[in-house]
Amino acid sequence: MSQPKKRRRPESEEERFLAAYDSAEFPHPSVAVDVVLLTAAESSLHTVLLRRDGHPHRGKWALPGGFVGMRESLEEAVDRVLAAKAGIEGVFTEQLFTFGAPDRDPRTRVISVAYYALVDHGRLTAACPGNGDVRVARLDVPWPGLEGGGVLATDRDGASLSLAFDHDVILGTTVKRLRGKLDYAPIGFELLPQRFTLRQLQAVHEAVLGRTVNKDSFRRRMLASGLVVATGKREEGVLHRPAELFRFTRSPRA
Amino acid sequence: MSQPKKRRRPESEEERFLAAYDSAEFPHPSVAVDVVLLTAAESSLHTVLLRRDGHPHRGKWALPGGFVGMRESLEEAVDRVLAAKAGIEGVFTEQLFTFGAPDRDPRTRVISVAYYALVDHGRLTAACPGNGDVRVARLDVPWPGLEGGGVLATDRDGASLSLAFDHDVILGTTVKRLRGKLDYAPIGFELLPQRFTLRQLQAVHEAVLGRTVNKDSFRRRMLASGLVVATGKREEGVLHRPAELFRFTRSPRA
DNA sequence: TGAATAGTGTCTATAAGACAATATCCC
DNA sequence: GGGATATTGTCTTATAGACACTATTCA
Repeated sequence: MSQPKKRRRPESEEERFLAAYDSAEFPHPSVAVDVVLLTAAESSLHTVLLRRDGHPHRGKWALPGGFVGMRESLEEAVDRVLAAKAGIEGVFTEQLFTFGAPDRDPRTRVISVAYYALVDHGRLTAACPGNGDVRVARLDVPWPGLEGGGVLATDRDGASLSLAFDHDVILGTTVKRLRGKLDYAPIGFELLPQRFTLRQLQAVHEAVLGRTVNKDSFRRRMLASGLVVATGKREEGVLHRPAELFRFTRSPRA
Repeated sequence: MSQPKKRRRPESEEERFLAAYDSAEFPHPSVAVDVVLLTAAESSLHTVLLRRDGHPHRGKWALPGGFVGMRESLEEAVDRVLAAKAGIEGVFTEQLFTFGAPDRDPRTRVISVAYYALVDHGRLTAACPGNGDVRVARLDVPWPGLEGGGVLATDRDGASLSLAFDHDVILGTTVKRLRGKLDYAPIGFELLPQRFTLRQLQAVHEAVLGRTVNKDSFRRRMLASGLVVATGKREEGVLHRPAELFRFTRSPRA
C-alpha cells in the first residue's frame, strides 16, 4: 500500500515530517461508514432508514451513517452511528463492501465503507418505533438467488420509500452477501431473539433467501449442525401445538 | 475544496455543517488501495511483493499499492497500481476488504481498500521476472479451511520474506475469501491460461483450498457445471497419455 | 371433536467418494 | 512392452426432497 511519495528519507524524523507534509498537501477523500441495520419479520427483511433533512436527496431515505474520525477505527465508527442514530448497541456487525464511485455523493468525494448489523425484530422495534424521520422499512428484493441488484423499500402503510445516493445498491449487496453466507455461517440466529423455534429460524432463512425452503430437510440440517440446543421450554400463546424453543450455541455439547 | 458544485447552495444547517466538514475544517484519512496479485503454480499460491525502500518497514515486503486520487474510482486506482508496479493489465480483480485500524500505518491514518487480482502463472512471470525489488513469493497458509489468519511468504530460494504493515493479514483474508468462493464462483479459471486440462484446474483448486480434492468427483462436477468446454485439442510434451484441453465459458452451449 | 401446526419415520433421487478397468501417449 | 496418467463405468454412502403418520395444543 502505502508510500506517500517517492522521496529520499535518510532519517526517521524527516520521514515523519514528510509524511505529514504530504498528508496536507493534497486533498483527501472523505471516508464514511454506512450501516445496514437489518432484521427479519413477517417473511421479509426490514431495515432502518432515516429521512434526509438537507440536500442532496432531501426527503429521500438513507441508511444511518457518519464520517470516520481520524483516531477511530471503522468498527468504532459503526458502533457510534448505531448508538446515535438507531439507539442500538452491542449487535452483530460485519463489513460489507466499500463504495467509492467518484460521483456517488454530488457534494464531494465520499468513500463509504458499508457494514451490516443484524438484530432481532423485537429489539429493533423497541429502539426504533418506526415513525417520524426514522422508519423500519420492508425490503423487496426483485431478483432471485445470487443475481444481485438493487432493492425496493416499503413503509408500513405500503408506501414506497425513495432511497438516497446508492443506498439501494448497498442494501442489495447486503442481501446478496447474506444469501451467500446463510448456509455456512451462523447469521440466521443473529436475526432472532435468544430463544426461538425451528419454524421461526426457517422463516428467517426464507426471508433472507427470498424463497421457501424444505421444512424436513431444514430441520434435519439444523439439528445435525450442532448449532442449536433444545432448552426444554416450549412456546406459549399459540393456537396449536407449541413448538420447542431452541437457543444458539457456538460450541456443540459444551 | 476543489469543485464548486454549481447551483447547489447549502439550504439547511446540516448541509452547511457537512459542507464545511467536507471542505477542509477537519483532517481526512488517506485512502489507498493495496492489490494482492495472485497466481497458482507448483501446488501453491504465489503473489507479487515489492521490497520497501523507505521507512517504515524498510526492507520488508509489501503488496503493490497506491493512494486513491480525488477523481479516480477505486477500480481505476487498482488498474493504475497493477500497470505501474507489476506491468499487468486487464486481469480479473475484485474488492476484498477495507483495513482501517488507526495505527496500521505508523506515519498517518491510512485506510486501505484491498483488492485481489487473479492471473495465470505464465503471464505473471512474463511481466514480473521475480528478482530485484519485485518478487513472486510462494504463500504458505498455516490454517485449514475457513479458519482464517495470516500467511507466510517464501522466496524462490526458500528464504522467508518478512511482510510489511498488516499485509500478512490482507493476504490471509484473500486466501480465506477465495476458499469460500471457489466452489460457487468461476475464479479457478482466472488463475489458468485460456486452455487448460482438468488436472491443472484441479491443481489450482487444491492450491487455493490447501488440501487435496477427490479427482473423480471434481471431474464430474466440472463437466456437469457447463462452465468448461472441450476444445478437441490435447496437451503436448508430456510423458504420458495427453489430457484433453478445455476452455472456460460463461455461457453453456454458446 | 376439529383445526392447525409440531415432530417422527420411511422411501426415493441425487451427488460424492472409492475403486476397478480400459485408453493413450512417450520412452 | 513398460511406465504413467487420462478417461470411463460401477458400487457404496450421505444428504435432500417428498410424503405419510402421529402428537399436542386451543377453540
